[in-house]
Amino acid sequence: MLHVDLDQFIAAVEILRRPELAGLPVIVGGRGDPTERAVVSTASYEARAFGVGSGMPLRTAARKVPGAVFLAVDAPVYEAASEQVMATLRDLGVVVEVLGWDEAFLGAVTDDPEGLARRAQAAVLASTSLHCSVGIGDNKVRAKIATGFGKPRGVFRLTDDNWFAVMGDRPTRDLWGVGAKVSKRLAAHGITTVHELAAASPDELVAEFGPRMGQWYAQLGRGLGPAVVDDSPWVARGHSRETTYQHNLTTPEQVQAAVRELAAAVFDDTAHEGRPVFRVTLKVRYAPFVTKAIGHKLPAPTSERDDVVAAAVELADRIEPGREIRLLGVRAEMVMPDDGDPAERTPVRGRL
DNA sequence: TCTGGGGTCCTAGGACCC
DNA sequence: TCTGGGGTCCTAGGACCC
Repeated sequence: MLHVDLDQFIAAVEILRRPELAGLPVIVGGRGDPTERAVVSTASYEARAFGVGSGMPLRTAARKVPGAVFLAVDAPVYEAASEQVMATLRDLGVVVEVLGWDEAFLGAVTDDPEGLARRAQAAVLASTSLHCSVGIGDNKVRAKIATGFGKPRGVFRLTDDNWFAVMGDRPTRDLWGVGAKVSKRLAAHGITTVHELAAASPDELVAEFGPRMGQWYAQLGRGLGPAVVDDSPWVARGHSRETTYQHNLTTPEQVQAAVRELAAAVFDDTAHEGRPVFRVTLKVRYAPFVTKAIGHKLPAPTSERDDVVAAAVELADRIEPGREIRLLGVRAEMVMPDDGDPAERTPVRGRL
């Protein structure tokens, strides 16, 4: 099993169409204006050397890298580049499971995984001029983590043979799926390293994190995880649109108009797939940064724009009056293609 | 350092039903 | 007379990932 991850993908795509930026600290985020409320999507390696990373406010990034080049996010261009990469990987004759714009698992039977990895890198470079790193593993967890050791432009193998030698003394935070909160909760149980997580009692983990997550973390410590590469096409469960306003919203009229606009955009995204909406959720971030979500299951799934907008507006009635609003978001969940009563199933475009 | 946008999945608690 | 035990659905919140 291989995990392919493009190196500094978004920045690399931008540099391809502006070759004069090669070698410079390039930071892509928001509308490319470091005075706005926005964060870094991707920074080039030159910018990362100054301590800039994904998720950092653009304002902060600008302070760290005085001469940085700031660029706006241009999603359609990255999507196109991504599709070319994925098509190239599929041409290798392997099973490809796409994970996002810049990542995929490859499933293959071979006695030379490093050779396959190098072929994948060469093919992607030849067809897109983009570099990638490849992790080799005996399951998804190990392949995914291995890629990090291969960056940039390298290949690394992580299996049952070297799992503890490579990962044993590392913090649990280095595991895929363990973030800041979970690593802190683990630490409260005296578990700080991968070795310690592997030795922890599954019962204790289940008591702390619940039946599924507890079991999952117990497996994770030992480097165990799923080993099936699934190439069936992605079907989104929902779509959402959210906006952080450059200036907080203060009046009910502003909020109404904003919710209508977001709901209409979300409806368009769902209509594009031809699947009815069965649930609408409104996300509200009050100033300074307190986030609430209010959701509502519709009386029946709908394909009418007015129903979706009305549901969102109705939820907006429950916004606490008098509080400044920093962000609004609307999410719509769609009926899955095989959901529900077959007699009531609506035809789905593109599905026979 | 004043903290995006688009997703997924899991958990917990209350309502409701038998 | 002081209070069952499941099961399912729904909502809110949390955590994580790219």
